[in-house]
Amino acid sequence: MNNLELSEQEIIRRKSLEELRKLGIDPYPAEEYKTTHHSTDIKEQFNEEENNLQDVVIAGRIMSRRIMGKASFAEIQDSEGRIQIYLNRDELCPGEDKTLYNTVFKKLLDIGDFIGIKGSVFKTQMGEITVEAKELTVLSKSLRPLPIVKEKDGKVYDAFSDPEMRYRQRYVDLVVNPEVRETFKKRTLLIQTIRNFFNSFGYLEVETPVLQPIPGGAAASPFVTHHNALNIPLYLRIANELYLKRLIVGGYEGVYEFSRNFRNEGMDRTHNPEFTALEIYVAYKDYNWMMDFTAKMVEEVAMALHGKTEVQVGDRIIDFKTPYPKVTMTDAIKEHTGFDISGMNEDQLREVCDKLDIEYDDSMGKGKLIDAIFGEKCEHHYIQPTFITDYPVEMSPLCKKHRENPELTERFELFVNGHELANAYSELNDPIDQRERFEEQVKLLEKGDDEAMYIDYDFLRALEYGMPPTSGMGIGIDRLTMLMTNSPSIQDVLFFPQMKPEKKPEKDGKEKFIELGIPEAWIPVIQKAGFLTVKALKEANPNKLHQDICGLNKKFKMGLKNPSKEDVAGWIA
RNA sequence: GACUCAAUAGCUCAGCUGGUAGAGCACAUCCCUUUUAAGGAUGGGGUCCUGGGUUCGAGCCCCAGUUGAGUCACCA
Repeated sequence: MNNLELSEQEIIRRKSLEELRKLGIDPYPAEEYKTTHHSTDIKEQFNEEENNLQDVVIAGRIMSRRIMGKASFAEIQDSEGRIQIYLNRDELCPGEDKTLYNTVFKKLLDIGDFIGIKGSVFKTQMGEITVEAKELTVLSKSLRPLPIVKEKDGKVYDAFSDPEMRYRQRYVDLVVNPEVRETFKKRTLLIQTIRNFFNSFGYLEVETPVLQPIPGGAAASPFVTHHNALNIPLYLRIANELYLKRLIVGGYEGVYEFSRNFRNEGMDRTHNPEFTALEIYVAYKDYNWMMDFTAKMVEEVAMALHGKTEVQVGDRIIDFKTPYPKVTMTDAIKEHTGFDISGMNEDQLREVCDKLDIEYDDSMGKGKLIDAIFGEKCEHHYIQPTFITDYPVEMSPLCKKHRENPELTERFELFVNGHELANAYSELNDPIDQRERFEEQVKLLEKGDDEAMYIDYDFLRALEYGMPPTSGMGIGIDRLTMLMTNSPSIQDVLFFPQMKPEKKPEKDGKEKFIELGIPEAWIPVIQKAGFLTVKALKEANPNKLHQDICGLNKKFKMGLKNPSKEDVAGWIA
């Protein structure tokens, strides 16, 4: 057995595994293990006077052990939480044979192993509700030691906190950090709340293509792939907007989708290459209706997760109680910069940018310039939920023109904590206007704006058949979850955030070493000494190599016959 | 992409001007009675991220790289 790559603790656990098998105990049994209670049920239901719960079965992972001669305490963690168990040698092993306690529990089980306990509930002198074990079943042996996190009066000791390890080995993070499990439960509850809210209106949850021939509906850089049978490029969707609108054309009154979108752009605390957006489209509505609907939805989510509308986010309290104030983009800019941009042309806007010390470049049209002013000077002021409305037409190629001012669109964004959270329109359903707007986008493309949209002719064809007046809204589920769970980073609300691949050191197979005349038994020793490839080995100092591997042989009690210096020199000559 | 910071035992972290690598938890052996971030005794465990350089001597200083975190830029 090659144990050189394992830590001491891993070797000990593998030995324990073998010992269990020798005792006739299967460390990975196949049978169903029927439990009667979760840890939390027992803690809630046990009543000392009634002396109830005298026959319970629980299962979970051993998270701590305190062994004192013929009595021990341990904590078992199941999906709901932890509960203490008490093991008394003579209760667990009433007969002559004390192996189950003395050997199996005390020596062969470890923190991290899954066990099942059948027993009765009581309260210790310390007042802790505890299950006294009458039977113990090994359910699964753990071969790697878990990080040990201890907690006393809410204070956490030796937290498992390294972000890289937490994200790469999320399973470990989930085992030892209960608040992480809680965050993801909240994420699911959030999605369920929104789904129930929409369903209560009779809107239909749908699925639309992830692989799209034209990546439309947003301004972003897509991932490209290739379909072999069709021999065409396909794009992973950056949005699902244009497909959902086709469904409104088809006659549904309301459709929504939780859409996993993919954008081939930078990654940081608020951006992951794949993320979840929610989009909903409702016929015969406008953006005023959608504002109230959105606010109601967000309020409902806050209530479902927290039981109240106030939510702690960082060092602020954000109150999601409706209604939310509505501010037009022009008024917002006027308020925070003193400039009234209404009716300004591109040159005048550039002047404003100069005066406000905002950078811009020549590819930026009116829309982007206004966006830059807003982003720089206004956005961060909107901490409490606020709707910003009536965006310039250049910024919103899929949005209906404002009913009172053709320079503007009927669009709003919901800002919370200084960031955009949701985006919504009275959807553009005039096919001729839509065609012109797409053509404007193409001009922007030619001007060098690499985010401008491509023309989706099938979508235009759909609009030409007629789409009822419709309002649509999109919201970032990850970012909403970040707000609602007070998580500062998107990685904290994604189970498996995208990471750079772990790189493994290059390592030659054993054939290559055998070719040099090295006995097979010595190969792991050589690799343990740091020579993973034949190439590296060839550059080694033969004297040092000889000393190193003989030393390892002794240290790990390998019992191999040491080669001579000449042998070693011969291998690498 | 730029800058700043970090990487030491399974985990959390110390480590003095540059002089033989440390603690707590975990692990092993032993003692022990309903204990609680259990206690006591003893012990094992390290490629100090990698590669160069300076030096009699590098965990520490210098250079380059890897990975991560943060700030900014870009991006919703």
